[in-house]
Amino acid sequence: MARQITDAEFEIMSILWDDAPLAASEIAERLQEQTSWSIKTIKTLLSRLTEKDVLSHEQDGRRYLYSPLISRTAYEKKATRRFAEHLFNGRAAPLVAHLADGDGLSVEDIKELETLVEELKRDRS
Amino acid sequence: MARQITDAEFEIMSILWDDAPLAASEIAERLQEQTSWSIKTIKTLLSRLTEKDVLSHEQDGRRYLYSPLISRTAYEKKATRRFAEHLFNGRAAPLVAHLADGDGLSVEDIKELETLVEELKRDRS
DNA sequence: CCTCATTGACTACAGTCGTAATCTAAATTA
DNA sequence: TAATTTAGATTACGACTGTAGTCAATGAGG
Repeated sequence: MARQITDAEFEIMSILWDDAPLAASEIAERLQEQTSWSIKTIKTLLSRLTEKDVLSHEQDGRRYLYSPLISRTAYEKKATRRFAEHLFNGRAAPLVAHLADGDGLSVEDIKELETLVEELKRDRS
Repeated sequence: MARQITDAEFEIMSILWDDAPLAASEIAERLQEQTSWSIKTIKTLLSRLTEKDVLSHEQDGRRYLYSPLISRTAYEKKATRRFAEHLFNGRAAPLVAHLADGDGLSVEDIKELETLVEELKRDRS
């Protein structure tokens, strides 16, 4: 039933979405700036992600090179829909309202939204 | 650090957001339609929610009546912002785009969004 | 008054998650 | 070639979750 990607695992996916395939040690290098995880931890997370069928690996000498099996966009879409379904029955407006409430959105954000809504109207009705 | 409300715990909160204060047995009745949890399970969840400081209880005879310490709206807002921050740096448009992609939103949803965006424009700039 | 049902408190237990440590084989280095 | 480093595989372990079970006290019913 496609288990969830957890917060720690998501950090790994983020790296690989930016650049893949990568070996564990390369991922560790790139994570050095954000976290202080041991290479062991990273390898555990890579194993778990592989078990969850969201990463594949190919042999490269005596190490593995990992690649995402799901795109960042596809993941975002799934996570977003699940979230909206859970809290708001899938509707977008209340979600946006919460983000907007009290300075949550910049003028640019709002402009961007406006453009998007225009497009949606044109495409749909 | 305000730990998270889990999925199971959220079901309990939903009941109490609709009607509070309620005793464990009353919550159990209302959950009967959605879940098949034992009353024991519900009591465990109530204890955990109390520990997490999102529920309070008052004595009523030899039982407790539980009430939310956080409103549904406040919770939604917090959860939504956390989610948007995590995936989209807090921006709303990509989130809406994912919801809209491929028939995700009805014509009414889009209309509702349009109205909201109008309001945001008026209020802000 | 005695029994039974119900309450909250406490305990349980397997699965997941964050965060590694250990083990073993292979490659690199001195 | 012997010692050391490094890779993946396996194991660890406490906290959190889902889902209860047990226990002791108390109130309700006969």
